[in-house]
Amino acid sequence: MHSTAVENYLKHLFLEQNDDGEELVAMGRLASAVGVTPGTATTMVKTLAESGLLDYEPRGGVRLTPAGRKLALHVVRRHRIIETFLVKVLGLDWSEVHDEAEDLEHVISDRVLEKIDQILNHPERDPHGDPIPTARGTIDTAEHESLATYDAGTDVSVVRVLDQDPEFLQFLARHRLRPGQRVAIQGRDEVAEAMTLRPESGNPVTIGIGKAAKILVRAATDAAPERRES
Amino acid sequence: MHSTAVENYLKHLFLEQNDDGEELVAMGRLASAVGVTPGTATTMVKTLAESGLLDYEPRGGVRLTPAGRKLALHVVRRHRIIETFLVKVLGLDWSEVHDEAEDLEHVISDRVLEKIDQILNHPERDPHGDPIPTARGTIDTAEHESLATYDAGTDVSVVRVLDQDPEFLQFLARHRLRPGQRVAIQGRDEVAEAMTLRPESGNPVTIGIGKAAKILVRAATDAAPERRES
DNA sequence: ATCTACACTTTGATATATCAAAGTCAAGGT
DNA sequence: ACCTTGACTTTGATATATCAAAGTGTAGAT
Repeated sequence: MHSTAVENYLKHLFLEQNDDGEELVAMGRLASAVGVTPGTATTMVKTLAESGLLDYEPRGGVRLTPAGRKLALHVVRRHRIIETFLVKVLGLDWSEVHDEAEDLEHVISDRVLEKIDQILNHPERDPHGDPIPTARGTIDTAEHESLATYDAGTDVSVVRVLDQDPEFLQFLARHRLRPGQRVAIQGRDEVAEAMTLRPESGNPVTIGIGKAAKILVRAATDAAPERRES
Repeated sequence: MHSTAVENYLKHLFLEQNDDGEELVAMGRLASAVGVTPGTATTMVKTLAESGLLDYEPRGGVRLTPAGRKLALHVVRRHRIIETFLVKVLGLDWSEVHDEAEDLEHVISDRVLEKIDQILNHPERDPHGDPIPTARGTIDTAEHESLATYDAGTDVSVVRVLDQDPEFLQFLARHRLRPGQRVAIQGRDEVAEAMTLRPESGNPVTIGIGKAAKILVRAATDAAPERRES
């Protein structure tokens, strides 16, 4: 099997790449995503390129091959199912499960993974709203706009949070701003770069545009179903 | 933290040592328990001795220090709680959980472990009947005699199975010979080195003395309730 | 056209964990 | 006393994954 390190490079490359996966991801970006120095990433990337898991253009960057993408999706699937399991079955807080899953994703067997998936009744999204790849390697690629793009007076519901910082996640939970929850945009101040939100079942709260950009939402009137792609 | 390798050496040393842990375990024995060559074990053991986790007498053997024992017990606790969890919550077969737990025991955090322990309501024994060390580092050291020491005509109940071979475990399950189940010893043939058993809810079956020695039992004459169901 | 800055690659080193094979010790048999 | 044997240790090598620092390539600034 593949080492933890290999799985991590592939996973982070997948998470860094653009939707189509056609564009090269710069080495520096991959290195900092994985948490290693650029030199280390260069070495590993050469190995992965030789194994046919990614294409490497020196001084250009890297891109997953179909084989690499498949493996990356499998790692992401494990990560997100584990997170869901930790929250729904073991009752951990959603702010703590990301780090736990970082380790578990590399040792959980497929047998255990599929048991968990079954117990959870094949969830489509994890507690952060991130889509869970299927066992066959497909993933929901539906795009959502960030809260930061919406104007005052709009009603939206939270779909996904692109930030794993435990303190921020605890903040969101406290203010009823988790995926699935509705929120009205009460005000937006371009000068202060802040938005004031009124969560359906919480008190008004003001957050910066930077953090708002990490919260993906959809118009609350909209009920469009989502589509999957291979 | 300690590496997977370190945890494995300590765990296996704990499992190989005698009850009091006073006697030295020979290097060759440790090496084959861990699954490495003797030279590898020598190298690692020197490191562990320097860390104060075990005492090493060259050409004599090794023995856990109190610090090493504490760590070993923690690893064993993780292993056995995970096994119990995999059977009771995820519904895996008791014959497959040992190998699964071998990997998981090194990455499960204490936070997750204690959640699982709580969900399982602090089990005292794992699916094989092995006692689970407590979080405080104590372990049930009750001794049980093996089935091989009993004579024909005795009624016993299975307490513990000292064998992780999946095929043997499946065999035992098929014949209703799991921990908590009762069995009458119908016959014993010293020449054939075989015993014929009549499980309470199964058909008679004959097993060799060697395998019978792996099954620990207690006399079933008293009405002492066994907490195990399923 | 050249310079400069930054991103990237290369190089040399470290840490961990392992094995194969050579060397060594010690206990028991002769 | 000596040899043999088997268990153990030592040595030299490999694989993986990493970093720091030196070297290099390239694209935009002057």
